[in-house]
Amino acid sequence: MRKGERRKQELLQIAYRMFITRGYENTGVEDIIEEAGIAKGTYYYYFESKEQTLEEVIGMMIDEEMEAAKEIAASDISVPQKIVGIISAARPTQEEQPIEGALMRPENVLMHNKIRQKLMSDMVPILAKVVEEGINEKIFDCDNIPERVRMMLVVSGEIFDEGQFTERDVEVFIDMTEKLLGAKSGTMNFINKLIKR
Amino acid sequence: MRKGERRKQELLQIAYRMFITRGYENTGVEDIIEEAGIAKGTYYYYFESKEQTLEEVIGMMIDEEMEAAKEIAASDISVPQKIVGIISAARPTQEEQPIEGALMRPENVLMHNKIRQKLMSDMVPILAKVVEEGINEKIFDCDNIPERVRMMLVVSGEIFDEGQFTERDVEVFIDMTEKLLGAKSGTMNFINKLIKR
Amino acid sequence: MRKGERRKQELLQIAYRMFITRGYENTGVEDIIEEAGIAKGTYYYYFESKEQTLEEVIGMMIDEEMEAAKEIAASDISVPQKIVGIISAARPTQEEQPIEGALMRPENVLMHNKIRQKLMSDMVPILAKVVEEGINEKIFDCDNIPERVRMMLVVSGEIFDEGQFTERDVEVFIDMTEKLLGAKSGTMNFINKLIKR
Amino acid sequence: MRKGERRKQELLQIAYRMFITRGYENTGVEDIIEEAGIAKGTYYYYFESKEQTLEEVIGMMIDEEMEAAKEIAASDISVPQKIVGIISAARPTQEEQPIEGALMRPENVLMHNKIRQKLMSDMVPILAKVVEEGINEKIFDCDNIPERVRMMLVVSGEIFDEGQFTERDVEVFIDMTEKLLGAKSGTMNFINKLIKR
DNA sequence: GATGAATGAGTATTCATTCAT
DNA sequence: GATGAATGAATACTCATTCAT
Repeated sequence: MRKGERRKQELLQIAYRMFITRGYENTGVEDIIEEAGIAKGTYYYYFESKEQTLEEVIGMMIDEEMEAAKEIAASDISVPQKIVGIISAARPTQEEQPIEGALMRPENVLMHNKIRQKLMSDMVPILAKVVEEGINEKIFDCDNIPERVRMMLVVSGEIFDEGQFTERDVEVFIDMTEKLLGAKSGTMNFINKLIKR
Repeated sequence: MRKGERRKQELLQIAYRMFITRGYENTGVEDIIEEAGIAKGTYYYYFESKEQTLEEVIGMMIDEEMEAAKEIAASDISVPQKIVGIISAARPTQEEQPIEGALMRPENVLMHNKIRQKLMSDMVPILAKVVEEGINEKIFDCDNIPERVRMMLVVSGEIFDEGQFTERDVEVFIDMTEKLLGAKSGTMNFINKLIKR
Repeated sequence: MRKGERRKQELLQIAYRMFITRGYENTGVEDIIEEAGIAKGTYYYYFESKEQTLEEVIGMMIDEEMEAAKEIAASDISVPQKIVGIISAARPTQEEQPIEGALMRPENVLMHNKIRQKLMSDMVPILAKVVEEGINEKIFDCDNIPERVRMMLVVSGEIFDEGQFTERDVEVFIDMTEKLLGAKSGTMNFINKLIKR
Repeated sequence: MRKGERRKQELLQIAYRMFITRGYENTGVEDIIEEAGIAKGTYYYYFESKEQTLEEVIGMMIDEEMEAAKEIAASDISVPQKIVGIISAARPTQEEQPIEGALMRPENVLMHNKIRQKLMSDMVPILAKVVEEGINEKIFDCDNIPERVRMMLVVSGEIFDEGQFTERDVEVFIDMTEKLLGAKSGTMNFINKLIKR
């Protein structure tokens, strides 16, 4: 059982890497088992189906990001810094995105979408809480918090995932975020230093 | 010549409808020709490939929406009204979206993406011009216009395409739009009456 | 493993027979699997492609003929008899050529060519050795052995494969062979009795 | 009619060039009409079928070579020179073989075969006559002339068409030819100077 | 836990040929 | 003489999944 679990984790890692590198649709079960050095039957011993594998891969991915997000939310850095940190955590890290813009490639559109949807719904409550914290601290001033948070995430995903954004994009994003949350101008300005590529 | 052109339009319409209804990937060339009552050879007489067909279908779709957008931009309604009108034009109309949320279904994710990308790049310049008009009229006040416009489109696409949005979403969207463009609060308030479902 | 190997041999035999009987181009994968009573997937489990199958079929065929040729070369019959025997071995046997002149039919031209080329290059060295043996025994007297051997094979292939040759053809072939190798007239005369149809 | 004839010749030339350059099987009717700038219907107005076109193309080709062969046979150079000249005429000239070894490529195997067969049967009688002339002049001494001539042609075709032959091949070919025809050693030696590449 | 032989539904594309105008 | 829209038979290959051992 222990052993089996470890094996499964291994397979998940491999599938994960391959899905991101070559795209879900372009990765055959054959490819995965070859890379893993196991037989076909073994693969189906661990996974119900290829789609199920994708689901688990995404779950694994998001879990990690959620973990990070929660840690940030619980830490004692300033509220604006928490927000930026969490949003950054929601972006596929370099390790996860071995090829620049991989998630944007048409063959990855399906996976990207699933990730986005799950990320979106999981992230909103955490961020909302932080925003509320900010309101209590009089740093922010707004209503309809979950809706506002969602929009922030939508924009950040669309703009930053692509990997093709300019300094102006960041500038506008900062401005938008501040206004969306009812913060004083300049509150989030430090993002500039973080997100810059 | 005439005849051929008309035939092609017909086929395009059929393909269009089927792609949206059942999804691009789920629609076989077989299905299309059966619906159209033509032979396989005829299909390939008009289209290079299935993918090429998709490209043309999307082109057709966007062209219509661009047409509408340009008309609105040129009309003499108020600037805020133009903006709302154009953004609305960019959303698939009911006729185009026979099944609620069709574009959101996983099998349509590819098509949806292509549409979005093309729409995004085509729409930004038109909207940007209208915003400039608004700035000249002192209704708006902002810089980095294309970036701002793009963010508006991103949000509107993500929120409204889904078909699953609340009154609060609209409210926040209005607020965001006004602030993004540097308009006085209430300027865009009339959206409420338009977009409501 | 055993099982798989045997199955593959079986399939190879079937493909072989069909390619020769109906021609490579006229034999569909469909035909083969129907005859073999297997599913399409099974076919592609064993073979990379139809072309690859042809390659293996030819390999198999040649291997058998090479085997025979080597045995003949190693036996202790006279050198001229060895030469005739090897050349005969290089001709598709009756079992291999179920329909008279099948290899000559236009639909078989591709296969025939591949066979010829491989046969040619594999056979030359063996025959050359035998000729050298003959030279040592003072039965033959010539230089440029590989070139001479090749010409013999070319002629024998072209003339005899067709299945349409006369006694005169054989006569001239004998004469040519003797002179090509620098043998005394009459040395190879016994061919007459062997090759006659 | 005149005009039609000329048009057909034009088409034949084009088809000819394309068949040789790209292979018969790789040349679509589409390709031919595009190159010729005519409509599909027009093509089928002039040719019964694609295969018929090939037949005519080959006929045209051979006719030219036969013409040359006959001229050589009727000229008053020496008999050995006639033989060499005719054999050379039977080889596709440079103009006809724009790409080295084109006829040897697998996609040309069909055409190559048809050419060979027709050439073979048409060439034998002419060459046979010249050999008889040589016998009368006591230069040659042999029987079974057509069979011997055929073998010469077979070898020359196989060896020289390929374009990959060595000096030794030529040497052996000369030797073989002389012996096959019962000529004195050295009679055909001048070939060396002609065929050399 | 692990294997690997066997499956079979699913699919886009090619191309020579015809015929009404 | 010439057109070009329409045909439709023909075909190789993929790949996730199963199951007896």
